Amino acid sequence: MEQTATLRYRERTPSAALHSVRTARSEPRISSACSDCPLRTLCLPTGMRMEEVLEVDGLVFTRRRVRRGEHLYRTGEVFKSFYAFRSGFFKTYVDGPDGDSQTIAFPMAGDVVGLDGIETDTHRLNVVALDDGEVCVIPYAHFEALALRVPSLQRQLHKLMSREIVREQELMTLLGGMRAEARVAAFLLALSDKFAIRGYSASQFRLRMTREEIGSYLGLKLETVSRVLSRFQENGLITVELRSLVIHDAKKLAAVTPDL
Amino acid sequence: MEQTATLRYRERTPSAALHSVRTARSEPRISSACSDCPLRTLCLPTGMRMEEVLEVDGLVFTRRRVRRGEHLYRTGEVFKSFYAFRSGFFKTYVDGPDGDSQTIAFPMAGDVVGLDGIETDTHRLNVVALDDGEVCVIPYAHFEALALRVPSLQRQLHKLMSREIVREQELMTLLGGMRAEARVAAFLLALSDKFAIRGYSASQFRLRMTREEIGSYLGLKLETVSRVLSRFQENGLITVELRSLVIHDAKKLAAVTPDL
DNA sequence: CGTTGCGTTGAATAAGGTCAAATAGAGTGG
DNA sequence: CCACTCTATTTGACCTTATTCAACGCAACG
Repeated sequence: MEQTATLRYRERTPSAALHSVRTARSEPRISSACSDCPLRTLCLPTGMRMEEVLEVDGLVFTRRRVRRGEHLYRTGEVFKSFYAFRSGFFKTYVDGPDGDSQTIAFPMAGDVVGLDGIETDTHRLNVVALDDGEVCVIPYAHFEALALRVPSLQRQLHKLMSREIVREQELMTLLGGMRAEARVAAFLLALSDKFAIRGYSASQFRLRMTREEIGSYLGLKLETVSRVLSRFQENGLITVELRSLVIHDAKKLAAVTPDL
Repeated sequence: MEQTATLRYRERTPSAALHSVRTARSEPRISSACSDCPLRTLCLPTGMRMEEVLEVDGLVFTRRRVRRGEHLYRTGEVFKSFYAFRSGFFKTYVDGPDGDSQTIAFPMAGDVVGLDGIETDTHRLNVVALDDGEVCVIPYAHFEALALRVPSLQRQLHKLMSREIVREQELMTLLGGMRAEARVAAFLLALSDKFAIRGYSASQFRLRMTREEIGSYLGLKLETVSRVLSRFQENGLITVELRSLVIHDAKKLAAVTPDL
């Protein structure tokens, strides 16, 4: 039944078929349209009017599954497409020289990655799945051409990149100005928000990443992250048990954060 | 004499005149074309073929002077235009809640700011001149419309935003993973590169910002910056005397930096 | 010629990092 | 299903680094 849908969409996007997706084994490749997507309001078409989305027949993309531990792409690979996540949980990172790596973001459903590759035609980051998921593969050349015909689509892409710039600016202020407790608190609250926006509980969720990955993201060592979490727990702000987290007092958590 | 040029360009850009620039007092407003600009290869039209640049009559913008200490725009102002610097030296920053402010970047000639305003139609940052300068005022709506007609221009804007995303990612890895000496070393080398690209000496230049601003940018306190600079000087890597800086051994400086 | 802002330097302190050990799960192969 | 291994996590003791507090010098400016 999924296949019938696939075929239907396929017919409408001959150009998408031109872009071969690099997959380990030949999986059944699926296509889907933004107008049908439950993430419509969150993802690429945010803020576009439904007519606009529908109007654009070209907004149909191939999908690709990414399993836990699998990479979507790696640093240095040629940039051909960017990606919108449909499901799953991911990590983007750069690897440092001494084998250490630095986490840049934890994207999830509705988020878009890869646009940093435009400048040099090369992917800057690595993207790995922390949890099985699926992405829409969006061929940049295709999208770019389409954007010339559909102003709202061009605008949309700009907003997307603008959003990414802002997001990184915010993270920079966090890394530059705040200290350990504030960083971790801000991190938990940001995660909580992301889940809430996607319809999940804001107060109770599973961390999909290790303490080390959190630390790498926040510019802290894993031990520090662990200690801060323990301290928050002692103070009744949260309950952590390995990966499962409950936020008891978001207000007090926010108070730990100077700004933001 | 500048005025004649102004008039000539004016004729070619009736649309530019529609965009009123918010200035304290009515200065003589000047216009100029990318095709004539010495920063052609560095700024917005990077990588565009000369024919493309010339072809686009619309690539003519009003200019605005910004004097030392004056703001180009402030957080919260409505986003109408973005800006390309022609000369001068600037600082972008956000102000924190307790009166403290965090530096985000030190843009100079050829750099572009303001694109982070697209997402929310509001400027996120403050931009202040550390040294007298001049900017091209680029009305976003105008540019966007033009980009629909000129594919290379659309591509150019994408590259610009992509570059900004990458720049911030790099700064994040610096803030997240490196320690004081490495941060300062990386900062000096990056500045050196920027000057070199613009045709100035890579080994000898004036810092236009205070120690505090450097610290704010690097996530350090001003005293730490001062100490690190002194230490570099003791070791013969540099000579600093207030704002004037000489790099004696860029290689050893680079060695202080783990990655990058 | 005092005032003000910037820069340097020192001493004390606090924050986070490093090293190390113990424990708990998750995954693997028998 | 169990034993074994590997990785993740927590916690403690100690150490390094950067911040804080404070004093002072210097230059620019009214």
